[in-house]
Amino acid sequence: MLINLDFESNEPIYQQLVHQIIEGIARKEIAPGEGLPSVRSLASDIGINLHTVNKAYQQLKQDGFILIHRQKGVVVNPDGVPKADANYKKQLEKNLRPLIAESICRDVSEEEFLRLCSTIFETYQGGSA
Amino acid sequence: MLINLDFESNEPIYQQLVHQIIEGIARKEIAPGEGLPSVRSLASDIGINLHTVNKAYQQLKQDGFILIHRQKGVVVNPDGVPKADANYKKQLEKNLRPLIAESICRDVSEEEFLRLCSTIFETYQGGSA
DNA sequence: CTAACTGTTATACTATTAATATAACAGTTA
DNA sequence: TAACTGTTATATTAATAGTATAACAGTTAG
Repeated sequence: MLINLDFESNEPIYQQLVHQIIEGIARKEIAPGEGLPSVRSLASDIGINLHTVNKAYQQLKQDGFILIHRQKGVVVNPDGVPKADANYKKQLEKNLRPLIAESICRDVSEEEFLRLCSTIFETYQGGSA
Repeated sequence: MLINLDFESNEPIYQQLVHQIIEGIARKEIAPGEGLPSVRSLASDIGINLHTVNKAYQQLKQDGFILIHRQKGVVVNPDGVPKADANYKKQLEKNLRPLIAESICRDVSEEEFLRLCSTIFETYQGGSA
């Protein structure tokens, strides 16, 4: 699994890291129980600070994506990621709403919007690329 | 059209303002050509600084939602909001991708995700509330 | 003409966040 | 013992968010 950071983006680096790791899990490039690089090695690999990686890992841990054993290392949650609860769905709607509102203003039909979502879904369900 | 700000949110106030005005346009509570409050009156109405409102207006202007005539005031774009172009759709996909990736990890099916989107769409197509 | 209103610009300050740089601690493990 | 884990602490820099004043230039109503 390769990490691709955009240092010009206004999206914080640690958040890009979080997203890419989640995408790696969604794409099943990294399976439950599998290990992730240590904060130091990953940081030096992609040329950023140890704390930036740690911040990403802490958030992923907080959200149940990974487990961090004190001296064993970082591991994708062997029990799988916690399933969506009411709170997550509420947050998801909160995130989707402004995207949909602007799309409506810009004359994107519901059909086109849903088609785009489906296209993105296929990106994950389909392959191991 | 009433504005509802959450000062506890980590979403910046000016961005909440942008979103709410876009939602107002999507919901057709404010129509093309209609006027918006001056930066000063809106700021004092909701108890924030003039510059915070101005920042929101500038972004809405930048994105083609509103026009700002030097001494006439602020108006919802009479020609309507510019339709989605390739760039917008690219950005939209970029915004949707992490939401979909996490949903997949959390075992939200494509059907359920699309259903949620449809539900949100209905919120706008339906009524004037 | 004056007064009150528009958006705009400039300056200054505070608080928070992102990211980096070191350094050290405590517990494995080879 | 040496090299590795995550963790914690401290400090610094840069950028962003928000507020507080103040002023400028043009418009409009009295």
